[in-house]
Amino acid sequence: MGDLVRETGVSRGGIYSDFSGKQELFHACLDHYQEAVVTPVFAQVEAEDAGIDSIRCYFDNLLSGFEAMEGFGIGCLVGNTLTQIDPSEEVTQEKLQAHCTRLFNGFRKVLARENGPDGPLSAAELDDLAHFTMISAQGLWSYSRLTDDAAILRRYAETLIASIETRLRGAAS
Amino acid sequence: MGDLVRETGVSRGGIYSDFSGKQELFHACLDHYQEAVVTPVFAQVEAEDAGIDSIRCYFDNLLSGFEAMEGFGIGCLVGNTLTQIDPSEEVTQEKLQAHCTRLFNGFRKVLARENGPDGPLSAAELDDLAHFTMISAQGLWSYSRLTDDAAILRRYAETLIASIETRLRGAAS
DNA sequence: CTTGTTTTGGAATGTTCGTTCCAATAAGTT
DNA sequence: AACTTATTGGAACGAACATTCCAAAACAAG
Repeated sequence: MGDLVRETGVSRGGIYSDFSGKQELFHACLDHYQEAVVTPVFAQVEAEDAGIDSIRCYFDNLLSGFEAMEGFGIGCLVGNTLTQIDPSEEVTQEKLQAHCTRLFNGFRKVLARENGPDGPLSAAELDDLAHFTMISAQGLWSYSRLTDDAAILRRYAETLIASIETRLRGAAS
Repeated sequence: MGDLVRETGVSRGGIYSDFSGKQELFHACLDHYQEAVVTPVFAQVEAEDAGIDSIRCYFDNLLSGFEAMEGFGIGCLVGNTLTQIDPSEEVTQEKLQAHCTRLFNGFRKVLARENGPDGPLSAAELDDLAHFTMISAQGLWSYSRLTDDAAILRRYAETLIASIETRLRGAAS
């Protein structure tokens, strides 16, 4: 709380008059992160006419972020919270789930569009592939905290996208 | 610390006579986790003659664990630590890196063996694929904390292994 | 049994930190 | 200016908790 007062310039009383306590404040942070950070970077994937390039572009943006920083990263607020929160803290848990569902839906729509009406992938396979993309992004964020070699992360993303494209082209499931 | 005393039955003084403090104790926990948890479950992948089935089997064991528990999981000590530790805590950071390197090497050897001397994949591609497997496992652990639907996790692992096999069979990179 | 050595249970200490409180100050209103 | 209403800076309080300490109990050796 002292850090917050110092960094934001808002007084302790000010914070406590707007939020009932740290917990509520944190929930508000997650909401704010969603619109201030996730929405801009994910908007292209969520665009009505987005194709597979929007996914490539999404990962490319993440990677530019990794490459821009020196040393180790601090990860993503959602991803970090995911492995820090007590699973019984339901409000937070639901916000994290909403985030993951949002990513899933975004990827899912793009993949379905790219697959087309008579593509090689069934609805269930599209679900799997969208989950695969979403969960892989989570792995990427985690590992970005441990390596300062952004090239590894970039190749990870390339491998991921290549395997998505292979599936869309109709390789064996 | 109170929890430790209660759960282990060791007295406070006992703990502090064996370890200088919480930090050293935690480092010892990571080491212990490595040999008590990671080694048994990863041994098959590290076996001299392990093939791709050992990787399948490795993920299958993880998934059996996910399926066996009800509700949300608590994740993996290494994976959780990865997103909880201050990156400037070097001792821990090095232990986490050693863990990831271990997984990478294990997967890498299996993939190289499976690829054979004249397989479709270059050394660099084998590196990529081993990193891909290792980082994907991390994503799996993370997401296992958020869903109680183990089927999603299982399909994730199946998708991962399918894409590894596709690559080994020589699909486009 | 006696003496010396470990180990224990838990009180005591010191620190960190979330939260509350309030006098002082600033801002707004008539 | 006079008065009311926020806002601030920071002291104060209380809870949580890591660490230390120690008298009592358990144990070991002779």
